[in-house]
Amino acid sequence: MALAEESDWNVRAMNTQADGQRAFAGAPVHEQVYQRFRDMLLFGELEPGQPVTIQGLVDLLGAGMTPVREALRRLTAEGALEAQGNRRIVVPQLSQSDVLELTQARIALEVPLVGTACTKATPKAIAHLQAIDERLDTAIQRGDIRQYLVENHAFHAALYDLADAAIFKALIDSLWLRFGPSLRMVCGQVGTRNVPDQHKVLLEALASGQQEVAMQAIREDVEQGMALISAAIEKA
Amino acid sequence: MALAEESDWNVRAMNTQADGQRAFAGAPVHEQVYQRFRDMLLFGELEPGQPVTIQGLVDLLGAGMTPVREALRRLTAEGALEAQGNRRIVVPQLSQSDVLELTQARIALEVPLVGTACTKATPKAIAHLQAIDERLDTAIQRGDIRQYLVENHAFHAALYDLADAAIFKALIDSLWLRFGPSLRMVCGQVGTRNVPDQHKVLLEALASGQQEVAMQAIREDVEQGMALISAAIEKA
DNA sequence: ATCCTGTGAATTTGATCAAAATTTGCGCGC
DNA sequence: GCGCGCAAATTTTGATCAAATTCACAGGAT
Repeated sequence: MALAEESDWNVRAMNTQADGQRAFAGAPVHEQVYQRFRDMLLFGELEPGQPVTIQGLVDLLGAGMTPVREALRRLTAEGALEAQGNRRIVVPQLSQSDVLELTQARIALEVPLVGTACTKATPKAIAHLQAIDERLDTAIQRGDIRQYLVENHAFHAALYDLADAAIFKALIDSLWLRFGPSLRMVCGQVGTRNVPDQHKVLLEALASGQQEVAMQAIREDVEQGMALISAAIEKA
Repeated sequence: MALAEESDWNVRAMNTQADGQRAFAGAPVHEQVYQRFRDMLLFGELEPGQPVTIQGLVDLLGAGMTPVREALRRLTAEGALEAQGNRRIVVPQLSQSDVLELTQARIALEVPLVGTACTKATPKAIAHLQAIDERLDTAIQRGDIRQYLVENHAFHAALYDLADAAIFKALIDSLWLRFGPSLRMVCGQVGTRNVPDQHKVLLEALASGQQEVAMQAIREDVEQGMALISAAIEKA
C-alpha cells in the first residue's frame, strides 16, 4: 500500500507520556485515524481505485482494529470511500457522469454559500483569505503540489466558514472528499502552473460587497476545477 | 436520568424487530443496526435532545458493541446524531437558524434534482409515485402518523431516484436525517390532517413534462414542510 | 463446468482499561 | 441544628484491544 510511512504515530506512546495538552494528544484514536486518512484523501496521497484494507491501516498506523474500523466507516458514510458489497473498501473512481454530478452539486451549494459569506465578510477575514491565497501562489510557483492542494482547500474552507453555515459546510466537505483523490491525477498531468483560479476576482468582490460578482466567480472556479478533473479522467 | 425514555423507544424498537426485517437477514450486523436506527430517526421514534448510549443499544438490540459503535459513528458522520465533545451522543435539537439553513439546503439540492427527474420520468415511474401518494393520503385520513411519515419519505425517495443521481441523493438523505426527529413534534402539534403537500401538482407536472412547474411545486413543498417544523420549534 | 477446500481478510464478541457523570460524605458557615 | 459546597468514591459509559468466528475468493480436484 502506498501510504506514507512516517508513522512514528504511536498514539499509545504519546498518551502514556505526560498527559499533554497537545493538538491531538487527548483525542480518541479513531478521530486521529480519521483525520489522518482524510488528509491523505484530500491531498492526493491515495489513488482512485486503490483498495483500502483494515489490516493494512492497523499495521501501518500501529492502531487497534476497532478505531480503524470506525474511521473507515465514517469516511464511507461521507462518500470518501466506497464499500463494494463484498467486504472490500476502495478509494472511489469517478466516472464522467460522477464528475458532472459533483460539479452540479458543488455549484448548487457553494454558489449560494458564497452569497451568504459575501454579506458577512469582515476586513480581517478578507485579509486572512488573501494571506492563504498568497501562500497558494507561492506553492504553485515552487511546483509544490501537495502544498498547493492544502492551501487551496484552506482557502475554500475559510471562505465557507465566513457564511457560518455548518450544514452547508458539512455537505460541501463531503463533496470535496469525493473528488480529492482525483486531484493528484490532475496535477500530475497538468502541472500546478497551469491551474487557473478565480480567487483574485472573488477577493475583490468580497471586499467591495459585490455579491453577484462573487457568486459568479466561485461558479467559474468550480467549473474550471472540475473541468480539469474531467479532462484528466478522459485521458486515463 | 433518561432511563424511562430510553426504555420507551427501546421497547418500540424490539417490537419492530419482532415484526421481522428479513430483508437484511444476511447483511452485517452493523448494517442492520444502522438501518434500524435510521428508520427510528426518520419516522419519529426518537426525540430531539434524547441521549443515545452505546450500551443501551447493545443491551436492547442484543448486538455486540463494535457493530453498534460503527452504526452510530456512521450516523454521526451523516449529521443524524450529534457528538457532544465529551463522548456523549444525542439526537440533535434544531434551532431556528438550523431549520432555515436546512430549508435553503433542501431547496438548493431538491429543486434541481426534480428538474432532472422531470426529464427522465416514465409513465410507469409516475404511476408508482401516484400509488405511494394514495397510500399517503390513506394514512393521513386514518391519522396514522408513523405511516404518513413512512409514505412521505418513500414518495420523495422514489422521486429523487428518478433523477438517477446518487450523489445528490446521498446529500439529500443526510438532510432528511437531520430533521427527521423533529417531524414527530410537528405531527403531535398539528395533527396529520392539516399537513399540506404539493404532491398532486408535482405529479401532474411530471406527467406533462412541465419542468418549471414541477420545480416550483417541490420548492413549495419543502418550504411548507419546513415552516411547520419551524413553528413547532417556536412553541416548544 | 461444478464442487470442494485453503487462505486471508472482515466481522463480531467479550474482556479490559480509561474517562466522565453521579452520588456520597465530610467539613464549614449560618 | 441546618443546609451548602467541595472533593473523594462509586458507578456508568466509552474506548480499545486480542481472540474467535464468519465470509469471500482463488485454485485445484472430480
